[in-house]
Amino acid sequence: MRLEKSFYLRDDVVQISKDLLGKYLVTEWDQVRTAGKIVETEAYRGPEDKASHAYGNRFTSRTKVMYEEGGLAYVYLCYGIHHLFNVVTGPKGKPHAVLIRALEPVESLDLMLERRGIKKLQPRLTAGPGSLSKAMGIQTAHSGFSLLEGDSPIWLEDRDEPIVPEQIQASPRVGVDYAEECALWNWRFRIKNSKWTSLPK
DNA sequence: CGAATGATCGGCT
DNA sequence: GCCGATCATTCGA
Repeated sequence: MRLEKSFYLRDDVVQISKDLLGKYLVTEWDQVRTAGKIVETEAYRGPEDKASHAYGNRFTSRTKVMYEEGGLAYVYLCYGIHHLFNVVTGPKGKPHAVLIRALEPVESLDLMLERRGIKKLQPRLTAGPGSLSKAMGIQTAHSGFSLLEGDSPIWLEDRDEPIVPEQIQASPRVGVDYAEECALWNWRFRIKNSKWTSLPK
């Protein structure tokens, strides 16, 4: 079933980041559905997190969706090439978000392969935030889309596959060395032994 | 208005 | 392992 609003509205984005492991990300553009199981995430805790786009409550046209009530998509372009998909969480006014970093492909693998221009199934299909967005057909134009409304083409599902704490491996986040002391926080979470994530630092 | 900068990826060595 | 791609966004002048 689709994750409910109450899941996103909690204030603890680190907990939500862990809870998202084992959930499913689904997109359905023009009746064509692709889905993947979330196996790697990173938490970005708004104002106090130097690695966040919303550090110090920075408010711009790009980051404004992070300040909305949880349950929206935040998508932005990185290195001019990659579309990175985040889930906005927390109550309105708290710019918290979770970056989805890797998926285990589950539905319509052929379409994902085609979107990525890859012939053979391999982890590189959906490992890495830019790669999974491409495989799922997610672009910056989808930033601000609701994950909750019934007619939304993108959402998250709970398929009743709980992840126990022993399966979760925490490590420092990727690519945020500039964030000083925040770069040391173990806010990257992955499912242990999953073939569909890259190795932790 | 111009310049710098990435929450990265994939190809090549 | 390293390196170049490639452009929206941001900030300062």
